[in-house]
Amino acid sequence: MSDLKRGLSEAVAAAFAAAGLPAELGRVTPSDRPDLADFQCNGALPASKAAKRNPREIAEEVVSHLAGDSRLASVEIAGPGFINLRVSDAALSERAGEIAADPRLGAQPVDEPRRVLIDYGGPNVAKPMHVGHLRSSIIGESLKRIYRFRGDTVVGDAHFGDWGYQMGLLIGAVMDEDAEIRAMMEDLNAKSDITPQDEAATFAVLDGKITLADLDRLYPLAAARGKTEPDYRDRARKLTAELQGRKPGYFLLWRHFAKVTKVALERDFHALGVDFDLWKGESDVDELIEPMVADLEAKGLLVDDQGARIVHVAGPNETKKKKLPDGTVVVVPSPDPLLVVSSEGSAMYGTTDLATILDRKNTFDPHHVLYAVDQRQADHFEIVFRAAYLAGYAERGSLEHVGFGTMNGTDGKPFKTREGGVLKLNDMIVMTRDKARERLHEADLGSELDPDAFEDTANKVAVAALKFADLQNFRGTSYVFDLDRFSSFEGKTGPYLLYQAVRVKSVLRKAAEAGAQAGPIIVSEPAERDLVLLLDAFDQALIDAYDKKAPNFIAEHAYKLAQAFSKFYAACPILSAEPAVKASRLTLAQTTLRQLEQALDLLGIAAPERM
RNA sequence: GCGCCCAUAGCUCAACCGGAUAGAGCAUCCGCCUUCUAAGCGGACGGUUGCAGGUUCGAGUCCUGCUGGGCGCGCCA
Repeated sequence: MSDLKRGLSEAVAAAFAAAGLPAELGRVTPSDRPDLADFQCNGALPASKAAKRNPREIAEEVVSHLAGDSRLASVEIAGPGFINLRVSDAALSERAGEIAADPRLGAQPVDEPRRVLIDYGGPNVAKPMHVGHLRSSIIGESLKRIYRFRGDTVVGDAHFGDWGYQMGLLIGAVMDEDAEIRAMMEDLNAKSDITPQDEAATFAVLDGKITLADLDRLYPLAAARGKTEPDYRDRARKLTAELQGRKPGYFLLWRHFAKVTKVALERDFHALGVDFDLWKGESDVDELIEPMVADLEAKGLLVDDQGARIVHVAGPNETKKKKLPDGTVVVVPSPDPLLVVSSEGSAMYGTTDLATILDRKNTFDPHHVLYAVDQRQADHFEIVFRAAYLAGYAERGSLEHVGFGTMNGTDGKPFKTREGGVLKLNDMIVMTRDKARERLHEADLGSELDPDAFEDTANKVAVAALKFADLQNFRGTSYVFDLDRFSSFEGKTGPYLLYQAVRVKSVLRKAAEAGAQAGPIIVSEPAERDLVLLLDAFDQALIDAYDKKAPNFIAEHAYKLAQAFSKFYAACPILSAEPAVKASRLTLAQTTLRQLEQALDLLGIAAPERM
């Protein structure tokens, strides 16, 4: 069972072949001119170039081989040689019936399922998530759902940033501020063995003293001092090294940092409907780094450079010009090498990324790894991926950076609060939820709901507003995030989609109350035709989203489907129609709702029952 | 300095290996609630796709140059 586009493509491809032309020219696409056709094939134009024949002549010959296809109500040649196909109502009715009966709503699974790992979210210890984490989270979550729906085995990994220099900074800052903790650390660090009692006692003290808010307050100050004060920086580096050497006190303190952070992170992720299969942190690959460095060395990839150890990733002819501080210009390899071991002997950002690739190969052995990370890190990933391929830690081409643009404020610059600070993700969620409640009240929706149900609806409206505003844009482009605009809840928005879904549910409830039975879909009205054509287009939207790692194709499909339903709803009464028509329209409404909710689910959006 | 990305309607964004008349939403204007939720539906208005060349039967899409904007460029992550 395939969609009309695919089915017709096969027929037209056969017609091209029968005319002695390449079958791949028979590709059929939805028509650009709905007034003229449902589908079109442009293959006669490129064919005319190769065959040096008049395109209309070719089109006529191809069309002659299509005669007798019962799916086609009309086949016409237009313009320079477009083949316009109009599908019969009977064929649309049949296809609608297939979709209605299909648990997958007309979408085909991939031919060969693969193991895919998606790295997204990227939260850090001690730092509450801010708006910058929003895109990674919701794009990654959507991709995970899209890939899984198409049949791949998918693992989503939050890739917790928990193991770098910032940990040393924090350990130092916390001890500076609290003498009791400092004393406790000194005491614990001196011990050779930490008992469960030590652990419990330590955490009991830390739980009462250090919250995420404390860490969030201390970290920026410590980071700033680390930049300007060499002594402060050196101590933080030493503390980092001691933590990584598992010094008992610091290790417990670090576990506390991770714990309080994770609680807050999970609250934010949960509010957004984002969840992970894995919460692997950078710390989890720490023990892999030493053997990995040895392996890189053994493979002859590691070279000394200015006291550090690097891997060259550029090919022989890949160079760029570089201006040195003294003004001279030299030719250097491009891309830059990967810095594996710093001159002070510690692992760097790229080192843990490389070790993570190795870890994933050893555990999950993915065919494909997607990194849903800001586009600005493109160069970094290019370098890490090349190093991984060189070292044999991943199949060439299996690692892919799915980059996205920044979310900007209305001034076109990266989103900031009115005070100029970075907006915390949780604050944004709360703001959006407040706005959703306000709008529901204004529109007098949900007034009959009990408080819990109302709150649930408000939350769903908020999540839909936030996610759809993001996912309707192609991920690569930066977009302007304007709370007032997306919270106006009119037009092409998440709440519009929920509203349409709720309207269908409402009709279906009324139909059930009246005892109306659903029956076979019989397409006749234009609005019904358009709706079925859209239901049929679901698979293509899914394929596009999958191939391009771009959820906006699903968002676009969901919007068009909701719009087509709304037109159908306005033009075709359901409950008051005569029995056979009512039965048909009920099935059509049910099927639309199922596909709409499926599409929304792929975006990570859930619709309430009522609003 | 080198490199990457972007430029489409007043605003925010789309656009299927290069194809017909470049599409939505917002804003503005005009219609439609005694009938299934009007957060809706119908219609109007709105474009030299930054500029200049090139390739092509055909370019928003590919190539070159330019202008304007964003970002990145080993010892943070």
